[in-house]
Amino acid sequence: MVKSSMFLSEVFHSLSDPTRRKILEGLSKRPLTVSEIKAPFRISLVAISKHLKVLERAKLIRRQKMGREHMIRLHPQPLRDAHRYIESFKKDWSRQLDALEKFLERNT
Amino acid sequence: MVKSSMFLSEVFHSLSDPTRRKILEGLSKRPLTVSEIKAPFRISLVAISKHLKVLERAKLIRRQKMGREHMIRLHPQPLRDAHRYIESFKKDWSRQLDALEKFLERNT
DNA sequence: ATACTATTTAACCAAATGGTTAAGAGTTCC
DNA sequence: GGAACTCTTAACCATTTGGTTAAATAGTAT
Repeated sequence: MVKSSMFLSEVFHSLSDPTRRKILEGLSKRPLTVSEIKAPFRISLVAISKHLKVLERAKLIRRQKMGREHMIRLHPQPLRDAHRYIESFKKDWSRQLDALEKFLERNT
Repeated sequence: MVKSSMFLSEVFHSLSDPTRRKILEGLSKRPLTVSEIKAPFRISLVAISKHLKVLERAKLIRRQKMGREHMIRLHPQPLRDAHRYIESFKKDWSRQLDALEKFLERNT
């Protein structure tokens, strides 16, 4: 597994959990402290802390310690990369969908 | 977890594995049989079969049994959905990157 | 110093993941 | 019918995951 490949794996793995997606959605509005991030969830703060570590490993967030609080902000670059990766399939979309339709027509 | 949310989870989970990504990349060129999909990999056919099941659950591929062979084809719709989901962060990209830059300027 | 607040680390647990080998289940060929 | 071929299912294994509670670390306030 090449390095860039591992990086994409971490980004997509981050996005594969609904809690982490909601965290990112919250952060897309504005930076938040860990406790603010936790607020809407019913899982423990420790669980949130672990999710943040996953997001941090994927470089989807940045952390800035402000006194005893950690300010967490979205770092959107990896999202762009994931977006571009999926986009690389785009040229196949219409073609493949057409082929699938024709195929289904023929075989039903 | 809402239904649509679970669906996105399955798509992103599918994409989080480099073997599965390579499988999809292969299928983006043309439909392939299971053995053709296996060819470039050194893992067992069983392992490939399991990956295909994951991709099928996420509706990223379609399977058509042709005699003893299974013809696998890319079904790009979920990729579009994932693409759109990530795109929903797009409006934040430039804004957030700017904010991050300014923030880093101020605090270094 | 003490107590309170914010967050992480440690230790644990059940379930899921990605792989293996061995054993089916259909399909084709002789 | 039986051998060969394509693919899946079953059973197993080590590691990772997403959660928990209890303890530790770090900063603030009194």
